[in-house]
Amino acid sequence: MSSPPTATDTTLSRSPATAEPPVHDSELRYLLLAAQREGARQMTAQLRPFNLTPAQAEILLVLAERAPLTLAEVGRLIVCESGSPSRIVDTLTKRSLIDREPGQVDRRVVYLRLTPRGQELIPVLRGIDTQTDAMITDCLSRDEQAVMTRGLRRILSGTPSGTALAARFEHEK
Amino acid sequence: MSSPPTATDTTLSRSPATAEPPVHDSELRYLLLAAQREGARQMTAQLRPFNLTPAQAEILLVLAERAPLTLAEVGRLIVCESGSPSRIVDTLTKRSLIDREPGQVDRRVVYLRLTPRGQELIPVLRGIDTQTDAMITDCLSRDEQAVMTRGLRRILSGTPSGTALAARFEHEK
DNA sequence: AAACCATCGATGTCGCGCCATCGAATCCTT
DNA sequence: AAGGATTCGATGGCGCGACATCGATGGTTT
Repeated sequence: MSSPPTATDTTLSRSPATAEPPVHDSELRYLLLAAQREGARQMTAQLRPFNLTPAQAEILLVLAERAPLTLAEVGRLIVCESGSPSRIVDTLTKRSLIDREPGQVDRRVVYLRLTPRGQELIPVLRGIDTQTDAMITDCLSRDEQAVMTRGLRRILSGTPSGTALAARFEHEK
Repeated sequence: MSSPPTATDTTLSRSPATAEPPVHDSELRYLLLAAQREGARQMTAQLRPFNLTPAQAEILLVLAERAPLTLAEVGRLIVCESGSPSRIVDTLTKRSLIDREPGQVDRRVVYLRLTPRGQELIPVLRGIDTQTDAMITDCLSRDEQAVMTRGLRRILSGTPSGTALAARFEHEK
């Protein structure tokens, strides 16, 4: 506690790992983790009555906005799952929320869309989404939200998840 | 959306869920998710040679800094796992990285500490931690980091994860 | 002291994220 | 046209996060 808060000695003067815990920028990383978890927890709770998980809801919402999509396309629009979300879609198909139709021209792919029953859920899911967002938007000023959004976009630019989100939110703003 | 960015109309004037996707504050939420995932991925990759996962590393690091801890105490200091991290600790014990010693006065608890082999890993783990932090700190200015940290702390205040992190980082800053 | 309640740690279940692998279909190159 | 590389979707494995339950221990109340 002897160093005054003159700061900006971030990258240098780091102790050689075997010594004292330095200044721990790690807090921010753990805060990101915690915030994500907390949001997921709340969303899980709200989705419970519908027997849906956040990941399932995300897929349903993506399908609601982007007409028919192949499995791989869904995978690319979604933050979850690096590979293809076969199994989640499988579950939703078994519950008659998603309809799958094998491709005719390219016989490898499967086209996915919501069933009427899936459609019915969408308004509710959007509501829950909004309500979970409120957890964030209620606590942060507009400026703070802007700073965070810009910063996170910068961090994620180039990564798969980054491109997924860019594609997903590009046409609204 | 005809409203100018005078803002503060966050909670009201939201369309009735059945209509168009509003403005989607959701992006920030998904950005948080994506950032967390991306960080975890990178950390996983770095930890692979040591056959450790991020969650396991977090526990080892907590034990390295806070002498002997009971299982419940570890659970309270950690972002992972709402309950007690019995199984993760179990794995680490089987690998002789953690030593468990049943409590004498309170015979319910178990005191955990690192074994010499566990101690050896700590410098490496701290290095990987720092390196993962760099992913964030290299992309964000000092100010941005401060804004994000403050904002996230505010969001998490009151939640279990929030208290966990507060306890964990309080004595350094 | 006895009855209750809280805490601790273990264990089972479920869904998911990630990795690796596989067969099938398609695309590209020669 | 034939060969090889790529893409797509399915599947198995592993570890983890969340929830629920359980027996054991400890604390509190009456």
